[in-house]
Amino acid sequence: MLQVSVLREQRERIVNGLAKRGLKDAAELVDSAIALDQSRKDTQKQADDLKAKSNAEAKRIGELMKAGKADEAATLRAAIAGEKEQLKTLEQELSKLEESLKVQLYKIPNVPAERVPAGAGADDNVTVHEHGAIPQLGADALPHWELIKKYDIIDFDLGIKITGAGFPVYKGKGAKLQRALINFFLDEAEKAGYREMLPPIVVNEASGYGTGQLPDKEGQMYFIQEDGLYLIPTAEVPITNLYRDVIFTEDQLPVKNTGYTPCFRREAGSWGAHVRGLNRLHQFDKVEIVQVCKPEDSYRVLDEMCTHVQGLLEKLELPYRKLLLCGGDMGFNAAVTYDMEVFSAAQQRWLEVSSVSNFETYQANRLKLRYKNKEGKTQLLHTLNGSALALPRIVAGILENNQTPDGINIPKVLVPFCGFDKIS
RNA sequence: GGAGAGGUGGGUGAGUGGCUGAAACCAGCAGUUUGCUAAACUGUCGUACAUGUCAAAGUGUACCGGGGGUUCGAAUCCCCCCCUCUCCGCCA
Repeated sequence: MLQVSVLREQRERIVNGLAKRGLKDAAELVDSAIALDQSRKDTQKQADDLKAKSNAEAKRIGELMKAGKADEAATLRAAIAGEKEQLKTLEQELSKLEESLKVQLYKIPNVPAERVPAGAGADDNVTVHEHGAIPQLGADALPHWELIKKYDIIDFDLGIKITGAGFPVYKGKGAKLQRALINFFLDEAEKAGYREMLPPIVVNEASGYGTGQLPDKEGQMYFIQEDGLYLIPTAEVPITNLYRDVIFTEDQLPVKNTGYTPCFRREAGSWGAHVRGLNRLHQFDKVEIVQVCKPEDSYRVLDEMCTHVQGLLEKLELPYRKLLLCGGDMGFNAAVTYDMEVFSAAQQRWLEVSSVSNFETYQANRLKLRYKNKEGKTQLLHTLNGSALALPRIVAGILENNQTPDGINIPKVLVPFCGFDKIS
């Protein structure tokens, strides 16, 4: 969430920025938070003053008692009898205001960065880079959901049997391809200086709030009622929350982590013809990269992360394009997002395989993730993350784009990881 | 799951109702000393909100796992929850 102090000091910039998301009531949202904060401050001042007064009186009573002036103490005690009630009222009012302010702040999405174009949805995203030639397939080319049956490498029906729709079973070379991709991605990330982490894939409520999945998106996460835990929708959640309530020193930065986890998404109500096969799943595998850095470095880091992701796609010889998302298509928490999309030749569609975002201080504020700068001041850090990469659509791209009459060619870089160069 | 013990500042650890935002020690930081290192000595050393300021200093409030309660006053007493450790049970 945004800091109220920033709302107060940069109201114009924020309201104008939020307009790029197509938020119609941006000004009202911001002003109402500012107003609540002002009431909060006023009430806190009253409460603090009253507490200061009663602290002094309590101290005085103690001194009188010690001096043996019990009757004077009793007189004073009687004189301040009403204060407690008054204080209680003030404190209740204060916590109500704090709660309302928090709820209000939760409603305000991150402010799009300077470079983000205004826009309502996917049509307004800007293609900033394209790489690789679109493969020309014959008329008999199959979409991946046919190919996986033909070669018996991924089985949706078995998944339905043991779990449900959207939970495929990877078989034989299909399973091995998953493992190869995970290892390839992790090795590449490590070469780029990321430290590998293997976090839990269920998290508590506090972590959900830390990275901004909660409140609001609880419907997207699987929830384990009995223990109050959520299955992670992305490794971003556990890996970023590692640094909740942490104050770094400057020499510990930047933090560069990577991690492989399965990801779980309920995707309630988002099914249809365009999400057949591997295009959308309830459980999928992903390698994530996460960085925590100083504010002045975050845009250089964002470029670095994009370059890393693009390098992976180039090594896999997949044609892709890089999109700068417009305000209306960005996630709630992001200040900038670049999406990488692979062209899936049999579907004749671009598939999103990575999303690289700079959250600036939006997550750090909730996480209380800060560092002590050279002047000894504690200030919020910037967090960034990106998929590097999400597997299913990569698999879809590889299968579709590399199909030949006598099998599917495995990209050269993966062969050492797979142990085979063709699925036939 | 059952029984017991315990959760205090970066760490160790004192503190059972007022003089404790918190002793002492260690680590850290700054300085003195020093050919360098080490040692010694001196000082400093939590976070948040508010107030104040060009900035700061200063001042007020809150925080001793979390939440509630008792009291004029709570780290200290009471209740609930969470977590850690030990033993037993179960188990990859």
